[in-house]
Amino acid sequence: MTASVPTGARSRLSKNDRAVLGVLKQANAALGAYDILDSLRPTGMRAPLQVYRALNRLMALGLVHRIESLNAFVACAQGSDAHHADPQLADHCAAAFAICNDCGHVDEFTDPSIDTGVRDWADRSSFSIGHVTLEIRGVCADCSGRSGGSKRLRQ
Amino acid sequence: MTASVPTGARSRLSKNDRAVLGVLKQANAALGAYDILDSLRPTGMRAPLQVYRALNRLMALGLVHRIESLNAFVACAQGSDAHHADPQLADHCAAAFAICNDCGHVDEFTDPSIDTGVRDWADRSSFSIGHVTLEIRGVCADCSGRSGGSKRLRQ
DNA sequence: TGGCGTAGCGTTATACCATAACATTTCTAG
DNA sequence: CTAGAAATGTTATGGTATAACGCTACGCCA
Repeated sequence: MTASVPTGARSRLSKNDRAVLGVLKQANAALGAYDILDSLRPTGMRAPLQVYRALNRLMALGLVHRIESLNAFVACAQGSDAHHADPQLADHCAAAFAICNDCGHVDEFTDPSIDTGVRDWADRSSFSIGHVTLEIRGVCADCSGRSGGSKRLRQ
Repeated sequence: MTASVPTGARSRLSKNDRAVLGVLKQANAALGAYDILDSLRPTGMRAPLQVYRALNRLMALGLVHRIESLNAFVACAQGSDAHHADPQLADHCAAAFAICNDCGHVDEFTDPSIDTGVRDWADRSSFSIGHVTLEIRGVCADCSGRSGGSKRLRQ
């Protein structure tokens, strides 16, 4: 089945993984698992579980992030560059997200001063950090000027 | 029906609001909407919607926070003191949460340096902040020493 | 005091999000 | 070539949240 990488290890991404990641990259927005499923039905994807399994693997690799406040998923903005070549580094992709309530655009970013603030708080509180979720809902610069976007997310 | 406040305005919290808030305060933990419903069934609460409506009102008042990463709700740690006497202030309760994966305890806190970091990023990016979700998953100080808690949340 | 408007209530039905359990297939290492 | 591990495919089910409807309770004000 056209194995893409004939190395010793199994191709790092499975067929379904590549399909799901492809949809998320093209979407350029946060998609629900069932949106992804619908996108892939024409290509043979049938059940939610196939999508969720792929998403879980992709998240473990840091190639996809879950947006908790939307119950949705986005492709990591850092792409599949060297940062992700080493699966060990996956967790270190501690990104934050700014989500526009008007147009639905999701902007992934990292901010050293926020990171420092969080780590300092954790140190002072003897809290051992596993994963940090930071999601800012609001209106993006593009939409601030206009009357309003088309998507209108739940606030 | 023992209206608590005979002022001109309708009692600020409805019957269901008070019931739901009471359960959350006693629980001292994050509860799902259906957990709350089960707690209140003996007193006549029947349907999820009654709980969700109360939760929405309580969140609008800042008396309850939603924990996105748990799909659950907690009573605001600041209690119902002067801070909440003025509904206008509700939104300003921009709390962060540290959630222990072992014991399930939810610690609500605010941190000026994190707040500053977030506001600075938003200013630089011309992003107009509506609501900030900051949830830190990990292991709390109490559980770090022990072998492990009993609740074991999904990571 | 009586009726109007608003907010809350209660119910049914339904949509959306996520996983359990099992049999089967595919890939890779030895 | 074959055993083991990982991924797949399918059915069923559980958990979370809201739509749409009619009704009720209360405060306001004429």
